[in-house]
Amino acid sequence: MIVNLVHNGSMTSLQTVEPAVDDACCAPSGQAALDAEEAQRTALVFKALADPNRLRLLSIVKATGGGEACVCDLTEPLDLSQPTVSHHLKILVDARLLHREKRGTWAYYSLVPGAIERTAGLLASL
Amino acid sequence: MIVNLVHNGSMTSLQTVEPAVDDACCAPSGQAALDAEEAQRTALVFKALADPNRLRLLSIVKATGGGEACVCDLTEPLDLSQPTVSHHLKILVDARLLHREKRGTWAYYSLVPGAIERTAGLLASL
DNA sequence: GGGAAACATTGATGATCGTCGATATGAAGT
DNA sequence: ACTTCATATCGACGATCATCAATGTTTCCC
Repeated sequence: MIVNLVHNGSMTSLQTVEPAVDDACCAPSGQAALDAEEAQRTALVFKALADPNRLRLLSIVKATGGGEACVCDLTEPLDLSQPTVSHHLKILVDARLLHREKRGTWAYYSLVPGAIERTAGLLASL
Repeated sequence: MIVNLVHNGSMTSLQTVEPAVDDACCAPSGQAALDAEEAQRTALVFKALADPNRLRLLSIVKATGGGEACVCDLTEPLDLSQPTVSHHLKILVDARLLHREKRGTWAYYSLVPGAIERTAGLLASL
């Protein structure tokens, strides 16, 4: 009834988890399974999205007229301290989801054009 | 030269971070900014994707012939212990990305149909 | 120059996460 | 019944994370 397939399990353990935040420009092909390096890079983007406050930051920036928002506009609606908001914004910038432009004393954050679509592409090419 | 806008910052601190894994069926509208609850639910999915080994699990399951794979098939290519792989798979199932079906001694995992597309939709409707 | 405002950085702390070995569960075969 | 195999669960440990208060930095204005 049930075909008896050959199965073996291995239990070794080793892992090199170095940050490795290279600037990779080209999207991977997306046919074979991800190798460890690709998975590491892709996970960095989703790690940036894996926090409710960061999602709200993206959402607020996107919904803001002109597509720009400064830190003080983002601190109040999230009910977080200013250093925490700055910290989250830095993570989003490092993930190439937000762009930071400093004009005078203010820092204006805006969505990186095509960043959302590119991230959706990462999902599709899993 | 620079218009002097009115800006104020608040530094209060409070937060209710309860799991709240309700079964929400309908996608949010996606015009106004996310409220705290929506952001919490959405972050759960991205949290599941925020690990390189889980991304590789999804990728391998997707690339496997028949769209099904059992734990012992996934343990070896990831170079992780069996309990760790089971733990990651549980997280992916809880996020409604993978489906688990137990047949005999084996547990077969497969992609939830439309889960990837629905997750991409979450991005688009930020 | 001096003060004020906006933001970033530092250091610390409690919480969550990824991983493992050991163990439990459950189904199949002798 | 007993063993074996595939998988899940438990408990623990080190690493990472989110958050804050305090402080540093830079820019603007008087």
